[in-house]
Amino acid sequence: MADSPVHLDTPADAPNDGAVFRPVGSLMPHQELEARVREFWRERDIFRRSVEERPADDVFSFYEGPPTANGTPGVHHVLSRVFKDLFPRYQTMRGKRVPRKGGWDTHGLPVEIEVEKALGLDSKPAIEQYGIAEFNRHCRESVMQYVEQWEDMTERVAFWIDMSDAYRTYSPEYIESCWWIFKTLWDANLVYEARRTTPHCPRCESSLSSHELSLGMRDGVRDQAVTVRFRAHNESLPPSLQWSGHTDFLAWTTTPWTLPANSGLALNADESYAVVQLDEAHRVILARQLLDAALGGVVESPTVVAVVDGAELVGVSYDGLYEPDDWGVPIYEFDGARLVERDADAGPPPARRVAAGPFVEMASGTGIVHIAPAFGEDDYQLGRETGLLFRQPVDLGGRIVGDPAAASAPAFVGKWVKDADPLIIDDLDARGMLLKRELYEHTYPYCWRCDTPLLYYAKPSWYIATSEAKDSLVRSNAELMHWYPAHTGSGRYGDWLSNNVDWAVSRERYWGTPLPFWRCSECPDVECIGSFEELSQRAEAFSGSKPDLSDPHRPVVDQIEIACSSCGGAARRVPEVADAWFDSGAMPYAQWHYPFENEDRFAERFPADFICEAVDQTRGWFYSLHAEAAMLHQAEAVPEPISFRNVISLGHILDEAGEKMSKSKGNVVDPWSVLDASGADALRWYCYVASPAGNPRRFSLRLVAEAQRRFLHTLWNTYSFFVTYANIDGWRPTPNPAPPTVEIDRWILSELHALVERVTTALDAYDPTTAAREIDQFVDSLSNWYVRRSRRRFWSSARLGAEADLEAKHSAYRTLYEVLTTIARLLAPMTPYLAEDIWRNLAAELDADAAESVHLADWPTVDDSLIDPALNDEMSLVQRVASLGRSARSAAGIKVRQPLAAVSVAVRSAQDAAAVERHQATIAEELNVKAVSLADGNGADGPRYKIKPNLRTLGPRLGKQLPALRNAISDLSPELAAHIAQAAEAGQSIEIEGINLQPSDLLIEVDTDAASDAAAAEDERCAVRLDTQLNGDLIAEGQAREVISRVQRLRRDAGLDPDDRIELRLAPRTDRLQSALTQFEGLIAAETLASVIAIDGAAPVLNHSSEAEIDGAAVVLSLTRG
RNA sequence: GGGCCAUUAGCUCAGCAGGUUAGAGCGCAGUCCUGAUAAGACUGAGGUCCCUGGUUCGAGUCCAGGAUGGCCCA
Repeated sequence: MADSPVHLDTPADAPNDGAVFRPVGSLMPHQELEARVREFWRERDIFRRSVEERPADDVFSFYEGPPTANGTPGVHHVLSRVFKDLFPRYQTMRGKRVPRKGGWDTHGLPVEIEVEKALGLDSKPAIEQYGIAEFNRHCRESVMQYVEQWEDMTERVAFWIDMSDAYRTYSPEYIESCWWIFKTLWDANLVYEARRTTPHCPRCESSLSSHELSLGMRDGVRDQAVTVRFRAHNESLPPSLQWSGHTDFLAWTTTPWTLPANSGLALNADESYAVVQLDEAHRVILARQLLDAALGGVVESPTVVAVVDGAELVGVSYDGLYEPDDWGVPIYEFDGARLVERDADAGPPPARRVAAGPFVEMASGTGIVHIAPAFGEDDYQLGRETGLLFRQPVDLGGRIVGDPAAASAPAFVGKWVKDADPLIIDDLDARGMLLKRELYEHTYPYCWRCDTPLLYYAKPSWYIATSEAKDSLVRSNAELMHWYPAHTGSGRYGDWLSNNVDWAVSRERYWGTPLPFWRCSECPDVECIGSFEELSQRAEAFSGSKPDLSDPHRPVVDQIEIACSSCGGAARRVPEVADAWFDSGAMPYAQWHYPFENEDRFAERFPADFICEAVDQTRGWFYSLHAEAAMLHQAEAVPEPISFRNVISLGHILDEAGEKMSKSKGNVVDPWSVLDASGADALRWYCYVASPAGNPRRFSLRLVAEAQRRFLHTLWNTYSFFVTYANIDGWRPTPNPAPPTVEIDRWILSELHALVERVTTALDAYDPTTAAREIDQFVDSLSNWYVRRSRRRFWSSARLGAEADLEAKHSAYRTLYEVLTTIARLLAPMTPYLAEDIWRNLAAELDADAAESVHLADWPTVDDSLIDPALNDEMSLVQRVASLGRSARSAAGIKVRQPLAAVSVAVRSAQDAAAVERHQATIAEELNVKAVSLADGNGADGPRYKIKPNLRTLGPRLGKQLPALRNAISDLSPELAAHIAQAAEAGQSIEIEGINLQPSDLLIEVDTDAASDAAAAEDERCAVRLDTQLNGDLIAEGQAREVISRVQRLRRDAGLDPDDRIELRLAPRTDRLQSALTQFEGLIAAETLASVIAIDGAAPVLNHSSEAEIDGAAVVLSLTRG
């Protein structure tokens, strides 16, 4: 690789008494190593330099989605930080400057709830009584409560982010930028006030978020359900249904208290409705398929007098059950999304009518739904779309409004809605408008704080008109944003975007960005303020004194009055604060206090190149970022309609049982326990390698420990091996080494460069899992094939001294050095500690020209000339042959230590045959055989062939003829098969069953006897057969090897170093063993590093000894350091 | 109720464009190997590829419906 580190001169501070590399033990000391590396990063300011030493004009922009520090960090937080960290590190090594500004999310309801609990407050009135100023002061403290733990965790998992410069969403600067956004959108007419339906607690007098809603969902709630009658106007019915008696629509509801608000009935235009004769004067209408269910218990065997399509009933007018305007409830009309009070002088309101509601289902009820736009989202939408009247006879405290003393006021006026229910039911019953009452069991939301049943209630709210930018949102998502996984972008997010509705951004809460809208107390005018300066001037102009805006939160900001631009009246801020998601989406601007400051920074980093959060942010932060950019773009205030180009949406971390981790379930894994047990690198590695980023992943100490053992430990031992032997040999890297000629060295470098290419491609595609799995596989073959196959070269000086093949040995060192320093760089973004340790020890500490830290180094470049696909393929064949040979040995019950005379290998192509020939020596060594031959495939009567149709080519061509052909081919006689195989190999076309076949249409395999031969094994590419005949020499060598093995064990037990020389005495108890060992005396001496060897049945015993039995003959081994 | 995703060996996951005998790691059992390796090799047990239909010469893979789980939204 171009920037391979080299060592030229011995550095002045050469470590460890002349050892070239700092010694590395065989166990990875992750705790000590992390501490040491962290200290190095701190001391040498590596993070800052990794940013600043890259060109300022080539920025890769990363946005940090800020956490809230009002809880301790969990493993799921670690997960996202680990993924966030990877790509900035990678891009840095690719040469980009990647500034990483941290941030803290500080506003929002979860914070308020925590504080409410801590202060023992249980409602909004309680908070207001306690004091908003003091309440907000607690919120501000609460959100930074666990900052230290967050910072510790962040540093420990090596998430590099600049916390010293972190933005906080509660800061005045941040809030002012939010105001600028509101003002920009306001001026572009993209902000408006309207009503929407929210779950509302009448006791707390507050809306609940969906999150709170789910806290209080209660199953098995029993309510009174009633089926009531709405009297149709006879003349408005279709002519066929007009008659002399009454016709009533039946509607079913579990909330009788909403009936006074009725403004319409909805039915499904595509369904059939039945008209049922009750008695001579009364008919009712309901869905035909719900006849039995709805009338059961009241009308047995109903008489259906007509069936009509729902569509025919649309537009029929009817009488309401109550007229709340008679007792003082105002009537509103929809004006688009706004509600305008109906002029009382305009005459009586128009009659209620039946409308088509596609949401009306046939699952229960009567197929006709009572519509009260003041309650219920469907109701409200239908009202808006079809221009129904809006009646709101219930106040925010849940009481029926109106003057109980009014002449026409029913008995339930002034009552709490649940108390009104029985009064309404009795009243309707008395008036003959109640068909049926029953007890109904359903799931209903209660306030999680005070257990009050919630009301769905249409309330005024502020909106951003995101639906006006829908096309821009949809298009920019599809064209400008790259999602990983892709389906989240196109499916979960894309589908949802295409149904975009306006963003309700106001919250009736305390701890949040105050909405900068000032409403006149004397006229309907509302103005938006876009900066503190503007507010300050206007306030001063109005009151004569400058307001204190050092903390623009409630309640201070609520007190500031300005003059209404239209009428000059006193205007005060509306009471709401912004949805905390609005803050989060504002971070591209607000983190810089843009546009009041830092225009250059903003421009340079907008939009982000990369963001990453868990999938639950899809409609959270991902959307708020996108939506605000799109809206500002619509208002022509920013250059692009997106805030980020690439996004990884992470699956959740689940516990071992596949359940989401959550505090309430108590199954949260403490990140520190994992970090202590296995280390940050292991945790990180597991996150990347375990499953694709978008999938949920199961998590446990055990799984991380396995990743540590399997991958990190294997790599560590390779590293440790290299350092140990390089130090023994005093080997040091040399500059610009020539490419190796030794084949296995060429092979591992070829694999290495192919790896670099694949890993680069995967990371460019934001796919760390593929990258990690590639590296994992490479390290496995590095350790278990390259190093194992090469270790004799590394040992050679220890064993052979001056006779060593120095060139081959140095080639091995150079190659492994190259591999390890390259792997260190590939791993730097993933396992930054381990990568740093390897890099420091092998490169940086030796070479003044090498980057001081691996995180300052450049990403490896691919040298295509070193990639040799043919060689890679050959080596995988050799590995197969070795594997099959071992399998054959095991099947034959012959130990590997027993040499065999020969192995024969059958292959199916000339190239493979050549490969086997070229690698004979390797195969012989792997299998401990003396000779490797190629099987010519001939039995007594020539080679046998197995012929199979190539389905991939034949399938599309032959279709239904295929089965016949397959049968014909499998029935071929051996002679015919041989004939066809030979013809195919000669390139001739063949005809079978009248079908003309090209050679490529057939898969031809040479058949072997492998399956029936105990000493053979085969797979689809090759077959091996061992020659299991033993002769005296082979047996003797086997015995000698057995002894070598015992001696090595004895050396180890005696605590000798690998390169210690010994004096060895062998005392075999039989003459046959004595002569076998004598025959291989040289081999034994060489393998055990015995400078003196005596084989003598009567020799006295040395310091360390053991007894062994070889093929039934005893032998005493003894040795001493020599 | 809608949307997205998942469902393959006891566990964690692969399985590219539909193709002939569905794989890996861990775990388990056995055998072997070992002077880098708390490692490794080989073998074995363990699979109705969630179910039901359909398309196709051929479905783990494509389509439809359903089940279970996760997430998001109503």
